[in-house]
Amino acid sequence: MPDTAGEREESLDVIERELTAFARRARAAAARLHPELPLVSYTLLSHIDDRQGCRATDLAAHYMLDKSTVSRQIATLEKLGLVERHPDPTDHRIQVLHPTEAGTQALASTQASRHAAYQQRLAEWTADDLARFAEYLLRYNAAGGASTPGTGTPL
Amino acid sequence: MPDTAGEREESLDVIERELTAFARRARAAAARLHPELPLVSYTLLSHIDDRQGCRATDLAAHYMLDKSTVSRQIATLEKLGLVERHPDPTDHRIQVLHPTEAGTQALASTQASRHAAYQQRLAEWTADDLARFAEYLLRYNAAGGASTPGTGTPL
DNA sequence: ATAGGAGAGTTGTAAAAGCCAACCATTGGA
DNA sequence: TCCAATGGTTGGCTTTTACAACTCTCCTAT
Repeated sequence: MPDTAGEREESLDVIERELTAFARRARAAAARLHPELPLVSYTLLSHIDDRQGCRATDLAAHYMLDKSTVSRQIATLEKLGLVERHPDPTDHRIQVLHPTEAGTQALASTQASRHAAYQQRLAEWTADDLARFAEYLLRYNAAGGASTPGTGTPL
Repeated sequence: MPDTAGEREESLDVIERELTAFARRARAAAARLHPELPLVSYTLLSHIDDRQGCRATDLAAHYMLDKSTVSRQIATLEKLGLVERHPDPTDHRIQVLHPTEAGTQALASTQASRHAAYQQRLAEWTADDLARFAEYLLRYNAAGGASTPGTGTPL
C-alpha cells in the first residue's frame, strides 16, 4: 500500500461516501429501533440524563437545533412523563431539566437494545480492529469543533 | 493492547457513542453545506452518477428508504432538470436513471465543497490511517444487508 | 394460453422534525 | 430606571419520510 497522493484521494472518497451513507441510514434504523420513543426525543433525553440539570439552550447549541425545535421536543418528553422541568431558583428565566424515574427507565431499555444491535453487528470484528475503528471515529469527531466557522462546514 | 473482553466492550461503547454523535450532527451540517441542492436529493443524485443506469429500487435499498420517498425525490430531481429517466428497453417496468448535463455539473460543484470540507478535516491523517478508516467504514456499512431481519435492527 | 404472483413505480394521506420570526418574561448592567 | 441580552414559547410553513392501496409489466407453473 504505497503512500501516494492517489491512494489518499481514494480513501477520502470512500470515507466521504460511507459516512454519508451511514448518516442517511442512521435515521431510518434508529426510528425502527425503538418506535415507542421518538428518535430525536431519545437523543435529547439521553443528553439530559447525561448532564443532569442542563437547560434547553444547551441542547439546542449542542445539537445545532433551533430553540423552537428543542422547546417542542421537551414539551413532548414532559407530556410523556419522561422529563421534569424545575425553575432555577436563582434565575427565573431558566428551566432546569431532569429525567423522571420513568425517563431513566425508558432510556435504559432503549440503550440496551441499541447496545445489543451493535454487539451483534460487530461480533465478527477482532478486538484490535474495534479499538482502531473506535480511535478513528473519536479522532474524526473531535476535529469538528474549531476550524474556520465561515468556511467549509465539515460533515 | 491486550485482547481482553473488557477492551472489546470499551471499544464497542466508543463506536456506538461516536457513530451516534456523528449521525446527530450530520443532518444539520449537511443542510448548511450546500443549500442550493436539497441535501437529500444530492445524496441520491450522487449515487445515480456513481452507478449510472441504476434504478429507483436500488436507491431505496441502499439507503433504507421507502419506494415512495425515492419516487418523489426522483420526481423532484427530474423537475429540476438534473436527472433523466429512460425506460429500460428489455423490461418496461424499469426506469433507468441518468444524470443530465446540468446534473453532472451541479454535482461537481457540490462535491467540490464537500470534498474540500473533508480534505480539510482529515488533513492531518496519514494515508495509512485514511485507508484503514475507509476500510472499516466499508466493512461496517456492508454488514447491514443480511442479519436476521426480524431481530435487532442495527444502527 | 393463462392465471397468479412478484417486481417497479406512483399517488394519497399523515406524521415527524425542522426553521424563521414574532413574542413574553426575566435579568443585569449603563 | 430603562434597555439590551438571554431563555423559552407559539404560529406558520416546508421538507422528508413512512405506510397503504393501486397500476402496469413480467415470469412461471399449470
